Amino acid sequence: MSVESYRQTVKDAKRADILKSALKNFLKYGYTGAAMASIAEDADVSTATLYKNFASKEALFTAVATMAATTVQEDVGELPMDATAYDIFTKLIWAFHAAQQEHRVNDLIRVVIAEVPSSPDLTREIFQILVVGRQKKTRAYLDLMVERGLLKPHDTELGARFAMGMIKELAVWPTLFMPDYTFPPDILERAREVMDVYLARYGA
Amino acid sequence: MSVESYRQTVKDAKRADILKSALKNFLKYGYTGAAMASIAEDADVSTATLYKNFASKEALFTAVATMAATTVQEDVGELPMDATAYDIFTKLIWAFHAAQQEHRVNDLIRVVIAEVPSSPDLTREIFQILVVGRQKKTRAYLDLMVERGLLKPHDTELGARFAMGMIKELAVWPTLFMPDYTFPPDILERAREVMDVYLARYGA
Amino acid sequence: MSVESYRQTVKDAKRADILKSALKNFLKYGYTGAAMASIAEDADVSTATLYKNFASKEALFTAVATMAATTVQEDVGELPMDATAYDIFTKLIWAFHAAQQEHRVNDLIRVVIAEVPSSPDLTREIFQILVVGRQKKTRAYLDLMVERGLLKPHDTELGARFAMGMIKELAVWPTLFMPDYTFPPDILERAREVMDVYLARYGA
Amino acid sequence: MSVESYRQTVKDAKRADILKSALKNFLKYGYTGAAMASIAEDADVSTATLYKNFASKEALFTAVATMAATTVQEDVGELPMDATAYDIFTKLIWAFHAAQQEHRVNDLIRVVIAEVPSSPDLTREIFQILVVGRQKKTRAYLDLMVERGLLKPHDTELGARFAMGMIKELAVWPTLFMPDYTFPPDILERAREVMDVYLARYGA
DNA sequence: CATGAATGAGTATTCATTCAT
DNA sequence: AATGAATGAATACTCATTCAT
Repeated sequence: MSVESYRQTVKDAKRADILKSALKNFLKYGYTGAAMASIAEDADVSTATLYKNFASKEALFTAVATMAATTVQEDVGELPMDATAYDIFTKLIWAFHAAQQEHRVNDLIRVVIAEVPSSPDLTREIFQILVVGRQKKTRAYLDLMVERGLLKPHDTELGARFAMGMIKELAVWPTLFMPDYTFPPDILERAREVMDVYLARYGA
Repeated sequence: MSVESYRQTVKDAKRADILKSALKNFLKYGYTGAAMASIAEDADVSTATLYKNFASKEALFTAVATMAATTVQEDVGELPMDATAYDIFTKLIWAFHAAQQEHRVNDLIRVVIAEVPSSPDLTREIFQILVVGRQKKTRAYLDLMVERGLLKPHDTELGARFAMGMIKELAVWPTLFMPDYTFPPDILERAREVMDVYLARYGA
Repeated sequence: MSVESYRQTVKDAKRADILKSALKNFLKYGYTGAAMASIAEDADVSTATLYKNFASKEALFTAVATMAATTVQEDVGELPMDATAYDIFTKLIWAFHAAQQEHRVNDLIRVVIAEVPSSPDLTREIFQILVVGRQKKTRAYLDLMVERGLLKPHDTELGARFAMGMIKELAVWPTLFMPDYTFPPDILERAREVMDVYLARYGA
Repeated sequence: MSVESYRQTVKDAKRADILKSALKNFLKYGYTGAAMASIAEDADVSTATLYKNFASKEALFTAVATMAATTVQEDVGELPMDATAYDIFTKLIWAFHAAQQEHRVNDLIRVVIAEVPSSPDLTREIFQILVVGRQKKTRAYLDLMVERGLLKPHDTELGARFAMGMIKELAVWPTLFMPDYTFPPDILERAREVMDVYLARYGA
């Protein structure tokens, strides 16, 4: 029993190493660019062992992508509700943005998008986790703000998408094309303008 | 003269065939996945002829993307300026969107994004053509509207990005993950809401 | 242990096969003309295996040249120092010359020279191994002879080049142009004359 | 008649242009490296015309090499005979060397040598023109010097080869491997040492 | 007669995957 | 159970040569 469980532990650890190494490689080089040999080497296993754990490159990628998408939780944390709409909005927006930066969600999105033609089901799933999930979270905050009278009643689902759309345009879209894109110095001002746009229409 | 013009005609036709075949292949298999040999075969030319026309795979891809982007731009055509802001906005938005759908620009964008890790320069260039170019055009319309008193003076560059950002959220982002994504029946209403948001802030 | 050593043995043998096949192909077709596929086939390995052993064609060629040069060096062996200058000189010259003939170094030199316009760095390296290395060895012998009083003190570096130059004129230069060149019957006499020339100037 | 002769003239001029362009390309890129298309372009003719004039790349190279070897005449000029052996020798050596430098004989030699395995007859011929011819010329001078009592009677054929061998070692051999090789500042001193070596043995 | 376009056969190199040990 | 070595099939790209106009 003990020997078995030890073996299991080792095996699990190896699997985790492989997944980690695979994520790193996929992010860095893209799906096609990442070489199985490199992934194996980075995980300190032989290619044979790699293939014992994951039947093919595609299987490995699926495992990596779902794991990563699930792991990447926006640690937006709790937001205080005793402030003005401005304050709340700012925090909301920047929390999302920070999470995105920190966890390299854009890089992952890029790789996943790339695989759309070959694995539509996978990407649909990732889309749910990564995009729709975040929308729901944003909407919940908007609803709360409506409840508190900070925003007037409106279609918060659509509103959440508009807000996210504008933010993505500033903070996600360019990085999707240029991984080393650095934000212009006036990014904060521009983000504030997003709120003004939003509040002009939906502010209480 | 006759010989020359004949040759030119044949050459142009061949070039068009190649571009068409290349677009098809890139969309189907992605940049890396598409083989120059397949592209050549589909266009009924030898690989050598392919290379006479386009110096490299990258050049070919750039040409394909440029062509697509240019076609999109052209299709938008001229917009009448004798209407209300609402009307103009609607046309602007839908013109871009329709062109985008028709020419499968989103699919192409996907392919471009996929290549970011391996060819940053290429994607940067395409980004300029496909994204920045469109932004400029939108901005020009907004400027015109400001001039005509339909919008109040504001930062139209940022405004153009906000408008595009919201539209992208509705019409581009989902198709990026799900190529067979079909618009919900209320998409038009939602697009109209985009205008309301915009006009609430920037309307005259 | 057994497994490892077995693998090592097999690997070494394969490497030797590849080098042999590569030498053969390079000599027969020249650097550019020799195809990696042919080299692999002649060595009974796949091209992939070939590339596992040698990172590139250039690396393979360098290895071949180094091997040939090294073998030549080794073959010269140790020379007795208890004889007259004449004797020593004769041995020195003929040892080099014989080794050169046996290992087809001249043919290899031809191949190297042919690649000068396209890969100057490669040829520069080979020049170091094949020409400069041999010069140094010759010079070391001359120094020893000076030490033993068989030659009077002089610039042995230049001396080595003079001696080699004269020998090359007789034994290398013609074979460079005519691979099937056979030495005239009086070649030995002529080589002896080289020594006389040398000793007339530098003899003790 | 006039029309015909005009045509002939044009044709001859074209042929000359091609040969010139071919020489340039062969020298710069080597035999394999020189592309027929480039040669044609440099000569301002179409590839088809190129092939009308020379049946194949090999035929073109043969024509180029023989022409070049013949053209490259060492314009040693006439040497005064009223000087010391030293003076004469210096002039002789440097005249050859200068011609070599000026006409890029080394570059040609390199290309020709490269083709030895594929066209032994051609290279044998070139060897006669380029190497043996020069030897004979040198020997003639040595004979003259013997006649004038500047050198003691000896085998001047062998002597010429020795002298040339030492000079080649200094001035030809390195440039054969390194086309951008520049002579060390003490090259003249070293060349003078060649004479000392020669005169130590053969001086009157 | 001259041309520009076209090509088939070839090049070095890479990589996901398998297998003998 | 784990490995290092092996590979077949594929890829972008080139070039001497030919042919329709």
